[in-house]
Amino acid sequence: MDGSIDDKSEDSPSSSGSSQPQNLSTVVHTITAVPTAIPNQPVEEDGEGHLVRTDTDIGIEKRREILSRRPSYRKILNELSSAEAPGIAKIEEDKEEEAAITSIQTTIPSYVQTSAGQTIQIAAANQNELTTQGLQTITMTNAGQGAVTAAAMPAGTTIVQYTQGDGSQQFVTVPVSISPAGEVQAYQIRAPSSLPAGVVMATPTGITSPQQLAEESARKRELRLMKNRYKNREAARECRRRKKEYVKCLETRVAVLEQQNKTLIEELKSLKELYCHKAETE
DNA sequence: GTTACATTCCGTCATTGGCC
DNA sequence: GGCCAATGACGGAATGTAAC
Repeated sequence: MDGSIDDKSEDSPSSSGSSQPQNLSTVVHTITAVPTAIPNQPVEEDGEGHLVRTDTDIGIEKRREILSRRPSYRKILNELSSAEAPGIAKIEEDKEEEAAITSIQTTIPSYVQTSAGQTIQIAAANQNELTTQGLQTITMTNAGQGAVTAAAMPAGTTIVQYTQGDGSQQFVTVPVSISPAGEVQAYQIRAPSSLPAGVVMATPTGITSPQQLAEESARKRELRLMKNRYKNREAARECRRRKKEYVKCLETRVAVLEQQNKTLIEELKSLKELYCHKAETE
């Protein structure tokens, strides 16, 4: 433990609220702090016979500390739960979150309407792809719902309106080029993390030049990072929740052990008195 | 009211270990 | 070896609190 626990909030998670402290006294676990001992670690004496580490060694220890991690909160708490049975609620796997993500995936709109009133089909680039914060990568193609004329898209752009899964309207500025046949070229609409929510960018597909390839790979990388960020955000939330639960559990154990200690001290005291009294009478 | 400081919460990145 | 979940570390935003 590094002692840097910053989650001191009192808003207890619902699952931990059901913890039963009375069962905690049955088993005493040893939570191993790492590292407990570092082999071959040079030390100095402080003049009083105590061994003191030098400053340079602290860096090494820190590194070792980083390298040798303690088991996860989930493992520790689940271990506590299994040993102490009904005392502590197990940290559950999060099935609901997966379901939530799935529901986001299905909110990709099918059609958009240009500022001139044409309807354009929006097909998800990959329906199975994880979408983040309501942002999605979608490919816009002409659905053949009437010819889109150049007049409808002055200066090579158009405002695209689409309806999200929740019914809210979104407007997107999209650069559009028209083929000689009057068809709209395929574009991808995306939302990089640098843009505020609700604002998306559009980039063309059918890339040929090396620069475009580089841009495309950068875009893919950005999308991948976005997905990772989303997942990690969720993971961090869960991790903090578990950490809170774990700390709460430890605090409860401390309280129980303190009480136990008090009781034992009292017991020892009374036994001593009894012994002394008996010795006097003899 | 406002300022300064502390605390809490949250998102992000880096890193690790386990699994395939 | 790559992928992924878990977690530590860090920084910024939001909120609380005490002193003025």
